[in-house]
Amino acid sequence: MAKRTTIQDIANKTGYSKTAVSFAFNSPERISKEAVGRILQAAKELDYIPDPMARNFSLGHHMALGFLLPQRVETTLHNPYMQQVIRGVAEVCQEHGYMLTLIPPLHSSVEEAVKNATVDGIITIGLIIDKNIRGVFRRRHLPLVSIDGAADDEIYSVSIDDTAAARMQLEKVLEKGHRNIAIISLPDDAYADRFQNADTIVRRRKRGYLEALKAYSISQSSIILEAADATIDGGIKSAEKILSSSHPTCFVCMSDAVAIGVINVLSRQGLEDISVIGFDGIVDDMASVPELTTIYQSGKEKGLKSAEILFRLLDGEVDTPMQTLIPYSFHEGETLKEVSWK
Amino acid sequence: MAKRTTIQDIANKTGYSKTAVSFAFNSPERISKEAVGRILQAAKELDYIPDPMARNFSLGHHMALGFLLPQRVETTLHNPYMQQVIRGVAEVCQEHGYMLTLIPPLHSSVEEAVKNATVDGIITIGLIIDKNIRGVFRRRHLPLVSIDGAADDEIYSVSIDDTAAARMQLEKVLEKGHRNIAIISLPDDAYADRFQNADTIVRRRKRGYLEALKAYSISQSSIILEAADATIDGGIKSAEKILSSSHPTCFVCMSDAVAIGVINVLSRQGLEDISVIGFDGIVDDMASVPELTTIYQSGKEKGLKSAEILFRLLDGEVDTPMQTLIPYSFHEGETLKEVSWK
DNA sequence: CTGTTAGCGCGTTCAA
DNA sequence: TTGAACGCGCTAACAG
Repeated sequence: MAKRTTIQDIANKTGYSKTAVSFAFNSPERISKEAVGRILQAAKELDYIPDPMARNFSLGHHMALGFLLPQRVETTLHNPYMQQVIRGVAEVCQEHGYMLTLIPPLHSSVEEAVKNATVDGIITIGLIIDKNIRGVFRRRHLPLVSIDGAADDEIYSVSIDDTAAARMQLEKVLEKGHRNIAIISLPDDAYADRFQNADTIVRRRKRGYLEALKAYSISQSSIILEAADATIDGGIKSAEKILSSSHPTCFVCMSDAVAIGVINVLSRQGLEDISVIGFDGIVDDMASVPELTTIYQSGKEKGLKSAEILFRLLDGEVDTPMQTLIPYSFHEGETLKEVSWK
Repeated sequence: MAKRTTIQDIANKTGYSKTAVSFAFNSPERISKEAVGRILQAAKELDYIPDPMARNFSLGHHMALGFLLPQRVETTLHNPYMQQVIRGVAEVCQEHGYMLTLIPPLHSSVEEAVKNATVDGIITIGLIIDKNIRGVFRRRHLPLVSIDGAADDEIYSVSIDDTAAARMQLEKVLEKGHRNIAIISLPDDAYADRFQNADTIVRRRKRGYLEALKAYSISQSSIILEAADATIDGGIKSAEKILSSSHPTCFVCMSDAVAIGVINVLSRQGLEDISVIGFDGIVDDMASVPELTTIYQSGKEKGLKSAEILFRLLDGEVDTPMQTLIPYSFHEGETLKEVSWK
């Protein structure tokens, strides 16, 4: 493995200085046409390409945004909704000539991952940002935008009004007459119990559910509550567990991936008359699942907005609002039916 | 924006040398417990975290693999099959404590993107690697693994036997009696015509189709041939175009994303009796589309294998075979029917 | 065993 | 057009 050619080699070969070589590549107008020609020629002959890491190091930037995965790859990247978000972020990066670096937990630690991430700023999703992690961002002067995170005045966030959206979701179900309901929630962050006061997305949505129940004067105790990873598999396991001990007329899911898993189980068990409503609206990806009734929110939009905010922060713009709300809507499909009184 | 705390600040504050500070973080056993304690304490007080870029620069690595997008984000990341591949790569990166950097074309140039990518190695997919790009990889000493690329003795590649798989695909169709067939191919790389001799995936598959036709003594001229981006939208547009001027009994698609688009159009136009067969097997993601008949290949497996090869190359292992073949199989669904003679 | 000095990696840029 | 300093952390070589 021969040593890489460096700027010094080109300087030596041409007789010009390192500075001149640097100019030839970055500001050709600063030196004579002849010098530029000679230098570029020598660079070609010696197979020289300025090393991007040395360059970035010198310039003090990375030309990359980071997308911090709150959980392991197997879990996080298995959610089609997440993929929409990533697409949105990636498009904005592309526009800015940036790369997008996916950052998995390092040695199972999100905090370690942030410490070592070679990026100019980070976007994360559904992560509870505790004191420790927050400290790392501060110490590294690393700007952060949090999607679907816990409400927090000190962190830039992008989300929908989850409480209102969840209330709408459950009310649509109640309107159809369902009273025997199973709710499949998202897994509260592993550390959530250490942060009783963190206003997570799960808690916000649960508040919405409670509001809906209250509006219909229904007791909370009549609801079955489970949690599952936001994957098809998570939905399958959860549905099987619930069905083994009870018989709801409707499954209310906090993610479409879970809803699809539930539908699979219902279809296998011949229980197609049971209703299902999802959350996310991954119809964009799965044009063949138009029939899933769900609460739609645009993952891509969240990604776009987050990346735009991050680039604004990197540009030093300070007049950026801390909270950004995205619209959501009810998407009528075929999986939420009038309750059937047998 | 206050200046970042550096290793020198900690050295000054504690009275130890920079070396000692470095040791405290990287080889605590190298110095006394007391020194480590003092230094780490001072680091905490001064909010010091070693800068990862400076560290990587010094160590000569990036701790990141690159995934080079052959086209714009909007196109590439819209393909669920691509997402499977990325998941596979990401999992291996995670195992190695690496990040995964998505690299979009820079100023519309894939070559520019490679020049500036701050990664230790690159995986790409479906890219024709011309002389210029190849030169950049060589000059940068950047290892490369190509998925679904043009066959090439000098490049590490991972793929299936596309010719045989395509032949199988079309033969399944012919077996069912179809003779009026529309094939929707992938877009040959924009530069493909400049590389008449490049053995691209499209060309390999077309050879397979020809073999199938020959085996059934069918004239090539009776086939309708279109090309479309590997997205749902690409399938929709292509199907609409084809149906406006002809009436095939079966659509043979080179990607499931396209097949789903076709199915959408057929369903909208009340033409559900027309058959469709896809390619890829994105069933993993779309558990609700089990009915699509397709040629299955594991995108995730390609991602895993590619990343493993890349890490092996980074470890300096030279006994790695240039070509890696992955299995494929026929997946029977419900969208390929016996031809109906009205 | 503990700790330090000095120089490296590679491009960028200020002051001349 | 250039010499020299700089960014920041790592580490070979060396001294006590």
